[in-house]
Amino acid sequence: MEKKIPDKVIHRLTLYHSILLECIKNSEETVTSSFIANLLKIDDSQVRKDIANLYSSGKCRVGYAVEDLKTSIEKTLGFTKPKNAFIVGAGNLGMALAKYDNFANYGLKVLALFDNDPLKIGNIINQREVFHVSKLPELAKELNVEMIILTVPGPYAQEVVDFLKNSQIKYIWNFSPAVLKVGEDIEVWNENLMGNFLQFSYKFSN
Amino acid sequence: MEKKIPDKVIHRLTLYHSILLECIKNSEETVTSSFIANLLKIDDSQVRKDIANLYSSGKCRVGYAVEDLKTSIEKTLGFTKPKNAFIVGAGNLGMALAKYDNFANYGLKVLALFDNDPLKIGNIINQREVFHVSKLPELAKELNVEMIILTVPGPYAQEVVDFLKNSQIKYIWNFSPAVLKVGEDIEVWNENLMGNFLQFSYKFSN
DNA sequence: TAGATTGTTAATCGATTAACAATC
DNA sequence: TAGATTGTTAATCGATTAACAATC
Repeated sequence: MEKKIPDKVIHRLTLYHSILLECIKNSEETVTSSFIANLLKIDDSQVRKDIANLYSSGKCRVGYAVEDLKTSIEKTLGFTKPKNAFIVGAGNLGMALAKYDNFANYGLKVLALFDNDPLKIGNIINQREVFHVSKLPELAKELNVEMIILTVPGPYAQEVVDFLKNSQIKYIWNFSPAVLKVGEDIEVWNENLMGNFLQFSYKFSN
Repeated sequence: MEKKIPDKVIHRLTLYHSILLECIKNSEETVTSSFIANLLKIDDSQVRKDIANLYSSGKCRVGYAVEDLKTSIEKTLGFTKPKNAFIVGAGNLGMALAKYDNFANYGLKVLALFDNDPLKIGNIINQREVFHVSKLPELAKELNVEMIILTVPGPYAQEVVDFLKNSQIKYIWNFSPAVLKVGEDIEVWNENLMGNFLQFSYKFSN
């Protein structure tokens, strides 16, 4: 990847991607910047500018070729490089995510789950085994895993992170509500469902 | 609510709130802007500016009173006005969310689930019954519900939205990957898990 | 007092929107 | 050709950061 594209642009590219999938379902071959802009309630020149970051280009009077644009976004977003991950926390959310087969379509492979509840160890969820957390560092090495999807309850999240400090885990997709303290070598992406709900409900209150 | 606080500020306020919960757990009575800023890797003057939107104020040399600040954020974010919601889609994710009791702490009450699978109708999940989707408009009226949490698979999402067009549902918290087409009278908040994953994995790729 | 921290203004930076020539 | 759409530059807008006086 040559130049870093800003966060916000990447976010919009993921939305354009969803729209393109829809276009393909409807057998549309081309799409215009203003079509996309209208759906997302943004400016059409922004759509064109975002697309200028890719290696695709449009045609005057017809717009962009749907398939081309989709492929181009996928290349930029990294669909092409599959990533392995573990789910830590085999509770409701962890199990739901383990059953979410759609991950694979986006290059994310969940290889196993981890928990500290003896009753859950050994269970198989959607063909993935649940191991005790203590085994994680070892298995991460063996299976070449650098990312965990963290779905333990808030109060345990930091504990897990501390335990993994010297493992080879580098990326944490954090579904717990906790703000994690991590060292320089670990990157966190916060999903923060409750926070998002509050933002949503504030936005549309009076 | 007098003045609208920008989206981004609200987002950060939700993060400050999580941090304050942590402070309370550790029996800390005050917190400084730079403490919060360091945790979130942002500028300390931004923290102070965000807080200036609230009715709280800090003390020179000591910082902010944790309890006060927490209450003030909660007032602004609307914890105080509970909201009713239905979950539409009693699949893995829908059931996981139905079991997530933490919602209640943030003013969100899930009253029931809906699905179109006859095998699921009548099931009880964490004390909430699963009804057939066709009953939704009627029950929404009866129970005074204006929000749905949409957890059906992508291809069905638009269908559900179209069906609810003339119901009293006004807010959709969309967990499906679909970009929804809605009228002026319905507000959508997209959770878009796969999109977020892609953004995350782009951000930290080389 | 000296030092630490807030609250706020001004400066900088980046993102969005508007405008329009080029093109098919 | 006339009309529609892209690609791109310039103008606007908003958000972040820096700086610092006021305060305890």
